[in-house]
Parts: sequence; C-alpha cells; structure tokens
Amino acid sequence: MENVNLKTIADKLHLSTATVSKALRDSHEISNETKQRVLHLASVLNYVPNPYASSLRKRVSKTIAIVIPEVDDSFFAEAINGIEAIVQGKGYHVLIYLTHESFEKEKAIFMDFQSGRVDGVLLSVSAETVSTHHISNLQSHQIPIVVFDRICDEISTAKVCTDDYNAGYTATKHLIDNGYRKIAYLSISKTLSISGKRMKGYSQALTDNNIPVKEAYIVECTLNDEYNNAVIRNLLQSKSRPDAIIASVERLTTNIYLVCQHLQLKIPKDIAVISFSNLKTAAILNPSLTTITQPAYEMGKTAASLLFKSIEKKSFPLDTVVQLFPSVLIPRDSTIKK
Amino acid sequence: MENVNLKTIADKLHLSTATVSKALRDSHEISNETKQRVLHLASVLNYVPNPYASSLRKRVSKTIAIVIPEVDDSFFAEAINGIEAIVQGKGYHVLIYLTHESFEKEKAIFMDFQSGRVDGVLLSVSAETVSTHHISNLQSHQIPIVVFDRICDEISTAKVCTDDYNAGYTATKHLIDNGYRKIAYLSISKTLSISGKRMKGYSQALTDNNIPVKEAYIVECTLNDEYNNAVIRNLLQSKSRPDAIIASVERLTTNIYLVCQHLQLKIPKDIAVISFSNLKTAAILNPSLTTITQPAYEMGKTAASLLFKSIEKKSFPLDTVVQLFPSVLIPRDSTIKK
DNA sequence: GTGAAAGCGCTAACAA
DNA sequence: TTGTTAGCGCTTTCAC
Repeated sequence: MENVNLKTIADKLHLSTATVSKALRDSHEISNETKQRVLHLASVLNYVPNPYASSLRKRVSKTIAIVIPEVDDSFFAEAINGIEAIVQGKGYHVLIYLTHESFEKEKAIFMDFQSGRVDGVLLSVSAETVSTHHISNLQSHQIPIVVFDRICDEISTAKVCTDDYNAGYTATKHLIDNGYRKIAYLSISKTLSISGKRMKGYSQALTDNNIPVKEAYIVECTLNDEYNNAVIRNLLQSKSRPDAIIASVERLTTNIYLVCQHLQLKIPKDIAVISFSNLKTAAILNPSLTTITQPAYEMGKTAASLLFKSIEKKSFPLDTVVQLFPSVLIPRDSTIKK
Repeated sequence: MENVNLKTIADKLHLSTATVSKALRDSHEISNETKQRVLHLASVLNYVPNPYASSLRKRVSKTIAIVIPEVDDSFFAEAINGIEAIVQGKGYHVLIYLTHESFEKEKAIFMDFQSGRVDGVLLSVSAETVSTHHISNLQSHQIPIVVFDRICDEISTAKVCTDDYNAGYTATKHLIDNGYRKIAYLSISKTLSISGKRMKGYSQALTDNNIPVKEAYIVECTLNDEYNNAVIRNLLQSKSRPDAIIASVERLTTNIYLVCQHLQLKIPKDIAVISFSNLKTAAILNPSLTTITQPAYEMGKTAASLLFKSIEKKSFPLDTVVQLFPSVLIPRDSTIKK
C-alpha cells in the first residue's frame, strides 16, 4: 500500500499542500467546499498525517513520558490507568520508561528528553536517585515535569503525593494500639524521600509512645527477592525478634508472608504485618493484610492533568503546586489479634 | 537553555552539518581528528539529536508500540518487563496503549500507526476484537506485528503464546482428579481465541471423563467488578451450585474469593478454585491458590526479539513463527481437599 | 480563498 | 576527507 501524504491529496485535487493542510485542520481561510473535498478524499485514501513531520515543524510532539521504577506493582499500574484516562482525552501518546530503581538509567532517560522527544514528563524517582540535576536540567529546556508518589523535595515542580509522614505514623500507631511494641520497618532506600518520610513518621510514633527506636529494626530491602528473603529471615530469627513489621512497599508482602510460613510464625499472633499496598488481593490473603492504600488512580489523573495544564499554558506555575492525597489505613487481620 | 543542533556545532567548528552528522555517527569518511573535535564539542554543548528530524528523514522511528488490554494484571506487567529488557538493549523507545478491552480503541490505535509512528507493534488483542482488518491493514504498510498471549489465529504473523487448549484441559483434569465434577468456567469473551481454546480444553476434559458440559456452568465475565460479583454470586447460589470454578483470567480471583467469603462457602471444601494467574500472592492467599501460570517475562522477551528480527531484516518471515510456551499448573490448597 | 516558498533538524547522494 | 544540495512531510508566513 502506498503511503499517502498531503501531496497525494493536493495533486489529485489540483490544490497546493498548503491548502490541503489548512483544510484538514479546519482553517477559516479555506472555503467549505474545498474542505469537504479534501476531507472526503483524505478519508477515502485513508490519509494519516506523519506525526514526526508535524512534530519537527511545530516543535511539539503530542507525546508525554511516564518514568517509573517498575510496572509490576499495583500502585504504578493503577496510576498508569489514571494517567492514561487523561492522556487519552487529550489525544496524546505515552512513552513508558522503567528505571528498575537505577539512577543511571533515570539520568540517561532524562538526557534523551532534551531532544524534544516529549512535551512533558511524569516521574516517580528511582530508589537510587540521589541528585536532581537531571531533572532541573530538563526543566531548563522548558519541558514540564510533574513528580508523583516518589517525589523529591529539592526539585521545584508540581508534586502529587500522599502524606507519607502521616502514613508512617498512622501505621505505627495502629500497631502500637493493637499491642505491638517491637516494630520493624522495611525500607527500600535510604535516600528516597517517601521512604524517609514514612520512616520519620514511624520513629516519631515510637518516640511519642515511649518506645525506643532500634537500629536493628530498620532494614533496607532491594529489588532482589533472594536477598530480601534472607534479610527478613534474619530479622525474624534474631534473638530480639520484632513482633510487627511495616513494609514500605507492596512487593515485600509476599516475602514476609512466605518467610513467616517457613519459620512457622503465625500472623498476627507471632508477628503483625502492615504494608503500603494497593494489592487487590489484600483482603483475601492468609491472613487478610492490613494496608496503607494510596488513591493511585486519582493520583495518576491529577498528575497528568497538572502536566497538561503546563503543556497547554506554559505560564502555568507548576512549581507552587503540591497535591497531597490522603492514603487510608485499611485494618484487616494481619495486625489484629483475635 | 539554548537548543543545540547540528548547525550549532558545525558553525563553531567551521564545518558543514553533513560532516558533523557523519562524525557523530562515526562514519569512516571522517578523519579521526575531526571526529574527536566534533564529539568533544557535542558533549560539551550537551548535544542531543532531534529524534523527529531523524525519523522523518530516515523513515524509521526507533520506537515500538505495546498494545494491550490493561496493565493492572501480573501477566501483562511481567510481559512488559520482558519486552522492556529487549527494547532497552536495542536503544528503542516504547509507546504504550491500553485498549481496556475496547475493539474501537484498538482499531483507532492501529489506524494511527499507519502514520509511521512506530517501527513495529506488540499486540495482545482486546476481548471485543472480532475482526482483524485493522491488523492486516497495518501489515500492508510494512509494519511488523507480533501478537502475544491473546492471539488471533486468522492473522498471519508471529504468535507468542501458551498452549491454551492444553492449559484448559489440564486445569479441568486437575479438578476432576481431585474429586470435583460440577466444574464451572468463567470466561471473559466469547470471541477471544485464548478464552475459546481454554474453554475447549475444559469441555474436552469433561467429555473425556463422562461429565456433561452444562451451559449454565459457562459464565461470561466483564471488566466490571460489580457485574462479575453478581454473576459469580448467582452461580454459587443456584440450586445446582458448581463444586469448582476455573477462572480464565487473574483478576476474577478476588471476586470469587470475596463472594465465597460472603456466602460462607469454604474453599476448597465447598468449592474449588483454579485460576489462570501470574499473581505473586497466589501462594499466600487464603487458601493458597492453584494457578495455571504463564512464563510472562519470557514471552515478552520472545515477542520483542521476534519483532526486532523483522524490524532489522524486513525479509524475516514472521508469518511462519508460532512460539508456544508451556504454562504450568501449580497445585495449591484451593483445589485440594484435606 | 488559495498558493508559493521557506524551513523545522537531520541524512544521503553526489561533488569537489 | 569535507561540503553542497536536496528533501523527508508538514506548517506557516506572506503574497496574490
């Protein structure tokens, strides 16, 4: 099949490409009759404009990027759905990039964006991200960026997130209220802001309840299941075994449950478990899992909407926007002794 | 910050853009000294080539598309990881499109691809997809397509999938072997090939074991949780209640478990459950879930590799390739009475 | 209301 | 080895 372009149509109709172009974009300069003829032929010939020619000329790509650590996570999956709902309506396209928690990858991706490949970026930073030059650097190229969930306080742009300090505090308080005092916290990064804030909430809740914060109870996990299992096993076999665990990310849940099974520790009798999680299966786990759940879909929608506000009106001041969403603690059996 | 392009570099170095272009692409025509000077200045100026200019000129986008029904599903999430692993290595970019099971959306997306936006497409068809014109139409524009998991027999291109007939048969046989005979099948689409094949395996297994196939036991579900819950509730409250359920997609698991909880039906005593699923939490559900699990990551990798074979060598015959992966039945407590 | 011409940034053929 | 030129397909002045 031939590739049909403006010239094809122009030639057949004895018009110029300029006229055809304008007709297709419904310009007022063009007579109705011409518009009809052009539109008709275009549809007959199945004309689809070349987006790259248009991008090159207009310096606009009609494309945004989503840069996230991973997809195999309910929060990000749901957030993508929210983003997509907005993007869809705008007729934009979505490039997706997974950093797998690598700062190097994140930097390389952002470097590439200087090319004008995308009109805006939705970012959730990697666990390894320790500086924000790549971000501000891109901003200096007038590419709007909205960070969501895993934000960086340092960068000056719109932030869509939950109140992680409070969430950490609430989770810890919930455990304390249910009779647990030896509470461990599984982090995924020392540097990640959300992890840090959740942890601060955790420490503060302990302190407020006269429970000393124990270094040994703060454990850093990774992307590696083997490693995480080992770390969790160690924790649960240590002589001062905790009686509760807070998992700062969804994916640690399975590790914890399996290690407990393996060690024949009963949840919540021997050990309580609460997880930051959007897992649909939380309610049907054995036992059902108490979660801190974020409004992922709404956060995705909001992040995308903000980004488009800036794309559509570049004077829109992203840097002043902080959209804080409430996350909710959903108490289930994993933290409540019968 | 200024946008630096070939001309910027050429001017500063008193070279032509052609020379700079060639130098950057390490052409043998260019002297080493010139290459060094160009490379150096490019890195100093932070030059990033405009991908759309290059795409326009070379008629190659260095971009592929993933078109899938949804992301919030472990199979697709893992498949994306596999795809990304390959794409990453090729220096390609990934556009992602979610059809949310809508045939209309799928068609519109494929229509757009005629523009040359992508060099290839990885597709898992929507549940509503009833014809394949949009696919063959795109193929006639020389865009290679690889279908994975949810394939269409009619289209002539590479297919990466599991043996769904066998999987359906095996699942059913497993239930029969464990003493269940009133086995229901939850489908998501009458037209979807994988759903049909899994169902055929189901029927055949029943027939082979002298169990009549009951229409009432074959239930079509949707994307709507409310609706699915109602349908499942009906099924489980009917006077001829089944004693086992096969869920043809992962996301129905939570519905089934919750309805059972609600109706106070015990799994697997009152009702067995087996699901096509890649859920990481399968092993820690209450009770642990027997699954038919597909090698999603490998399938994603294979699909992407095949696509690139065709992109890189357009004579590569995709249409003869069918990569059948084995899915595995992982028996757990949800189908095995104690 | 329509068209000619220039140009977005890059690459490829061809000249020098 | 380097440069000139043309052009990918589209949009946008500006002239008619």
